[in-house]
Amino acid sequence: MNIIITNSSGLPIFEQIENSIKEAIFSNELKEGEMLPSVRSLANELKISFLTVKRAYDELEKAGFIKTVQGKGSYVSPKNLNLIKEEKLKEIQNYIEKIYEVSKISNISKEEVIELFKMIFEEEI
Amino acid sequence: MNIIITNSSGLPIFEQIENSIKEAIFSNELKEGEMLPSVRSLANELKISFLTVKRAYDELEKAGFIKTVQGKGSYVSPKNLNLIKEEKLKEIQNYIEKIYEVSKISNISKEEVIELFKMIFEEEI
DNA sequence: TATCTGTTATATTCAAATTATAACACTTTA
DNA sequence: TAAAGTGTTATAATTTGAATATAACAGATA
Repeated sequence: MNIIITNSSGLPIFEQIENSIKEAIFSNELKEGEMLPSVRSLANELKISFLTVKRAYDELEKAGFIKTVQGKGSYVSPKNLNLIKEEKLKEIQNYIEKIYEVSKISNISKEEVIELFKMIFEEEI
Repeated sequence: MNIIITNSSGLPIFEQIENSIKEAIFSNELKEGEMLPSVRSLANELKISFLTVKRAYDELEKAGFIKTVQGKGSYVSPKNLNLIKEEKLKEIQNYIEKIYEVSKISNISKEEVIELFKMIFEEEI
């Protein structure tokens, strides 16, 4: 799995780990039932404290993405990814609606918004 | 003026004040040349330190929204439409960045986001 | 039993935000 | 001109969240 943590991201480390693992689950790089790296091994790999990894795992469990069993490890939960994706699409739709409102009120053209959109989405390389 | 500060917002107090005042300026509730509450009076009203209010005012001045004169007070600067537009563009940019994060994590393609974007923006044009 | 797993408790470090306090400087006005 | 408003500055302390270090504990499994 490809977990990269940066200090320049603005996000705390435990959230970066959370996001990386969510991505891996959505992309099916981590499959249902698959075991995640142990808190200690991932902590060693990333050269951080295992408590930070544990915190990320705890949040992921609370959100229903993984299930942790003492003595065994953490496993990807069976999940209806389509359902989650629908939720995320709605979330995105809400953001776009807000953008629409702001742009309308401030006399910002659709083209200008598209320009920003391209800038941010094509940073990806 | 209606300044509400919450601890649940995640934003530091000085930023919440900044945002409230920007809103008031955008909505013309605070008009050009109008005097803002003094740092001490607003601090008393919100039951916070005047230094926190000062920090908010300092940032607003740095951004060009108000002008502070020692011994007199802080005043709303003459409206600069470009400044306001820049501010709104920043707001939109923040939304797009959030969309980018959500879509990346949830494996939602750029095309799907564009689709939503078109739907919402072409509804009323 | 050894060695993996996760869990818990305690204390510490660190940075950013916020506060408390006191003194100082400028403006207005009674 | 003195008083009472403004803002300014400096210093130290506190608070909070994130992250760490360490040690001890508990369950799973070969």
